[in-house]
Amino acid sequence: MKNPTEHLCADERTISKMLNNLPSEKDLSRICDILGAMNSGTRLKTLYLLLEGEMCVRELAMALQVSQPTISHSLRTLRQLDLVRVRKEGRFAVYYLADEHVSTFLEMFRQHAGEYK
Amino acid sequence: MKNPTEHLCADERTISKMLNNLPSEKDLSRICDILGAMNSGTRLKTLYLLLEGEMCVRELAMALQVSQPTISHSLRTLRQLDLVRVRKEGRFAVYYLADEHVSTFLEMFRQHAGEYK
DNA sequence: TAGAAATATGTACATATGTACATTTATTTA
DNA sequence: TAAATAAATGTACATATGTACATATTTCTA
Repeated sequence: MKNPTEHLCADERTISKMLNNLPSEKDLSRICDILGAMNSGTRLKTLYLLLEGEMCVRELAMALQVSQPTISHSLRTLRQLDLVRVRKEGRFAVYYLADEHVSTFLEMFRQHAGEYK
Repeated sequence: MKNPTEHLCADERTISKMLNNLPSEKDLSRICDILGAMNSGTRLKTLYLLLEGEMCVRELAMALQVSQPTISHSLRTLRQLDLVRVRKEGRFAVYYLADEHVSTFLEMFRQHAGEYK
C-alpha cells in the first residue's frame, strides 16, 4: 500500500542541479585544509590563546606544556593556512590571529560547544 | 642596546590567567570532534548537499559517486556528533542538517573561502 | 512468506598525521 | 667574535583515519 509520505528519490537532473550549488573544488579544498589545521588539541588551544592576545613561541610552549619544536610545527601549519601571522620583534617571533574571520570561527565554535548539553 | 618595542615574555601568573580563559576540556574536545567530522571531502560535500535540502542515502551515494557503505559510514560519523539527523520514511532514511548552528558554520566557511584570494 | 530494495555494520588496509628527537639557522649581547 | 638565546627545520615513528570489501539487518512488495 502506497504511503503518502513516502520519500521520492530525486532524478539525476535535480541532483546535478544540487551539485552545481556546492562550493567550488578550490573552496572545498581550502575549507578542508582549515578544518584539518584546527583539528588538533595543541593547535586549537594555540588559537584560543592567541584569541586573548599575541604571544611569542616560548610563551606558547610554556603555556601548552609542549616542546618548542612541537609548537613551532603547529605554528607553521597555522601560518601556512593564514590562520595566524608572525611579527618579528628583536629575537622574538610574536604570533597573532590573522583576521576577524578566525576570531569569529573560534567564538562560534566555543558558543556552540557551550550550548551543547 | 635595548629596543623599546622589545617583546616582553609574560610571567607564569599572566599565562595561567590566560589558560583559565580557554574553553573547558570538554568543550575543546567537542570542538575538535566536530572539526574532525567535517574534515573530509566526502563528509563536507555531504553537509553542503544537505544544506540545500534533505536527501536519502541512495541519493547521496549517487551524487557523491561513492559506494553506499562509504556514504553510510560518513553519515554515521556526522550523526554521532549530531551534525545531521535521520528520519525514517518507509524504507528510506532521510538525512537532514541537525540545526541552524551547522548551517551557519557551513555558510561562514563558504563565505570565508570565497573571500580568500 | 519469499525475494528484493534500502541501509547499516564488521573488518581490514593503505595512507595521513601529530608529536618527539636532534640539528640548524638567526639574532643578540658580553 | 664567541657564547647564548629564540625559533625553525629535518627525520622518524606510532597512531589515527578514510575508504573499500563483504555481510547483516530492516522494510516493503509481489
